Amino acid sequence: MAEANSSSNSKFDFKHIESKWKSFWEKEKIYTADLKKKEIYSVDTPPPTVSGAMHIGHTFSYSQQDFIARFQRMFLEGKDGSVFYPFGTDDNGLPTERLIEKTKNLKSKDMSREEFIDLCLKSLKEILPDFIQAWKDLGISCDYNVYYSTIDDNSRKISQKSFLDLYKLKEIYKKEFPTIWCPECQTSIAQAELEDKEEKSLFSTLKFSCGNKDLLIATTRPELLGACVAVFVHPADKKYKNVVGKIAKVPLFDYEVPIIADTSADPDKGTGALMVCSYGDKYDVDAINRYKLVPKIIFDKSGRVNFGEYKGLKVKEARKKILEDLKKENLIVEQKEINHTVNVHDKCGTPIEFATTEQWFIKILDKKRKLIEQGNKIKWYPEFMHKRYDNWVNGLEWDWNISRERHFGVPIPVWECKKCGEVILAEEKELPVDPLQIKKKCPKCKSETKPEEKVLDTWATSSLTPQITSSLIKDKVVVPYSLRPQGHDIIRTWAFYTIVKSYLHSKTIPWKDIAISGNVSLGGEKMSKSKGNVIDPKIIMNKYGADATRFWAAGSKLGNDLDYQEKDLIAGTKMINKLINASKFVFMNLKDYNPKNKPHKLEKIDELFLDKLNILVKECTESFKGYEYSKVKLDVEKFFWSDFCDNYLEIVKKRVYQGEGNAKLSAQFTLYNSLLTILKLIAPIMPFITEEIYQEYFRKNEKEKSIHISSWPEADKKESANHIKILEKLYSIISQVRQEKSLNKKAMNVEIVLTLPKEDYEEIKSVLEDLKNVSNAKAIREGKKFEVEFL
RNA sequence: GGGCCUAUAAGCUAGAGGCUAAACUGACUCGUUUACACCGAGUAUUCAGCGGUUCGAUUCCGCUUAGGCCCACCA
Repeated sequence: MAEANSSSNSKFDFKHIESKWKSFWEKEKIYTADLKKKEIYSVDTPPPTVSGAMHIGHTFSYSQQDFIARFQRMFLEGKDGSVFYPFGTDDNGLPTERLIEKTKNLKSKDMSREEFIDLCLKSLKEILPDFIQAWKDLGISCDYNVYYSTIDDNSRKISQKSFLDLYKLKEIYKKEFPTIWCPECQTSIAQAELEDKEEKSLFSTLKFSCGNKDLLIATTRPELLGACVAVFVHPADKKYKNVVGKIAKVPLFDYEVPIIADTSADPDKGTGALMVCSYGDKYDVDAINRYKLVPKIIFDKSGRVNFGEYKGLKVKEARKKILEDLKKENLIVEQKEINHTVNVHDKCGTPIEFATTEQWFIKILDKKRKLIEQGNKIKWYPEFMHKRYDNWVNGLEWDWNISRERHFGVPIPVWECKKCGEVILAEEKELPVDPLQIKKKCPKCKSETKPEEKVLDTWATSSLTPQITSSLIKDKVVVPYSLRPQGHDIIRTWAFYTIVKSYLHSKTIPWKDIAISGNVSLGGEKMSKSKGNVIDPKIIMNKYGADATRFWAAGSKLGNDLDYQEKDLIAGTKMINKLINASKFVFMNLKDYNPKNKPHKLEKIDELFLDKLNILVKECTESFKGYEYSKVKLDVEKFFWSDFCDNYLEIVKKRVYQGEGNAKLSAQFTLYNSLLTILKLIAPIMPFITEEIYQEYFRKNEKEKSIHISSWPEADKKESANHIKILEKLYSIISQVRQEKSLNKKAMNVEIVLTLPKEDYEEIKSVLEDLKNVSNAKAIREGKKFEVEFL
């Protein structure tokens, strides 16, 4: 390494160094947890979706969690502790389904669920090594041998067992419920699959009647007139004061519905009165639920009207026909064209409907208070993220719908008796099971059963990541884990559901701490593929290497977004270079040094310097424990550059070049130990270069085979405020001298005679020789004021 | 519409109820040869606006403005 970088200006060959240590770490199993240890720091690693490649948000957040894992690994070393840091991928959702469909050029629905899952697992095997390589390249210190996919046999088994257990605990129920439905694809879809679309629409004001008076209601969905079950007005709306509680007649269809006062009606929208239909939108679903109204379902699952003269018409055809009929009957008062956004299915662009289907739910509404309590038991980093969780829980309105009418996913492991309706659960030894593949008879009436066709919501499985990773190590680590690192966009899903599951299964919190990472933005905007403002981390890694990339990721506080700028990577490369050169210098001067030889007494300045380093160690340890890696980065960078390189190295140069005996030994001792300490402090952030330097120079004297399993520096307790004052004074005088030289356009190594005011002179008396050395002063005198005399 | 976050130098970010408000990148000036020009020293520029609390606020509180994120709505 030293050769590669000396005299010539050739760049530091990070690629060579990175690949060398990557394979070393893997071979030596540096990241494997020793589960026999007493204290295990366990990480509930977020499983990325295998959807192509790592993106910059991953680079950012995984680096940040890795700083913590690496710190804990070193911190627990020698304290009878170890770090459990598994790795998984999330492959049971739509993105994976699409990826496989695309790469294999087929449709999941053309094959059985089992076949598709098999294909998926097979394809994963092909794609995975390359995909995971990006995490290894970044130096993410997971134990990649403790691996899971959320669609593999074991995960499916655990997910299905969770379902069965909760069903037996009566926490799961089945109910007919209107869910978001795509009439085109004929499946229920998740909220996450919705897209907004601007559409032109006719906003028609229709004549309802109440008694013998007209009651005007504006709507964009006249085709739902036949599904109207109530009229809402705002309780404070004077216009409608005397119709509340009465009955309204629906135009054209001539049936009656109640008029209800509800604060959700906006007096300023349309006419202030609105019709509640089954089902126009989510609002209707909610309204009908709250008032326990009886829904009138007028569309079938293919989106066609199912009754009367409109039977068979699709939504848009029915709308047209009904508007014509309304016009004929003179029931339209006003009509205007408006632009509004409608929810469409992102796959086909069809406006969604709501269809009532049988769905499975986990009861959560009855546990809101408990779930808030669970959230309070967890430490949130940063603290304000806790509020997002509370807000979400407090705002919950529905139980958790865990069933999806998708083909691909973890099957719901039940059958239902065709005759008596009995629900037959899979047996534990059958798991993982696809009910479609097995025929069962009803144990009660011996009739035929039909398998449940739906699959579980992906969150129903990924909310079990702690249990899944536990199972991989024979449950030697169980909830609560030490840490869940994740992004803030999925607090309401992944974090929330994991808390739910841990509570339901074991009445515990899933982890003691949760650390939330921010996003990477570009020019203040969130990066996204659709905007096209995406930075590919591969390019950064190629150009600057893993350490510089990680150093960049350490630049903003946990939970804060960071605006990406390429030049911020430069700081990391400079840091690497400086570390290399400083180490080179140190070891050039340690050729005749044996670490076993301790100086019988430290020189004053060495003692002062080590005191300051001691404070740094103390601060960094606290910072890391509190997930403030960015403070560590800042503090170490500053100390290393300014204290160590610019000042201390300059101060001891003469002593190590020309000194002898104890004075020299003291300097060598200090250089060796302070450099090693600095390397250890920054090792969690820059694992490659610190390992390189450790192996190159320190390994022969130090017992641990890798810096990453060497023990974290201990700070001793001594208070040394006075020492720090002397040191700071010395720095300030050095700086003043440099300033004088600079102002007078002299070289830094020009020889001077220095005069110091009495107080200053007295204060730094103990390190006068050092000041002479570093400022190249022939003499230092005591006088009235600060003065530099050039010779 | 609701919630949350942010506003500090040209840029990206630290920070603290009073001390000289900080690091890095960039700019400018000067220097350099026994670790480093991917260097060293120096210079310039700064707390979004308005109110309040306080002896004192850039820091705490409120409002305004701007930006971001999440959620809801879109009859």
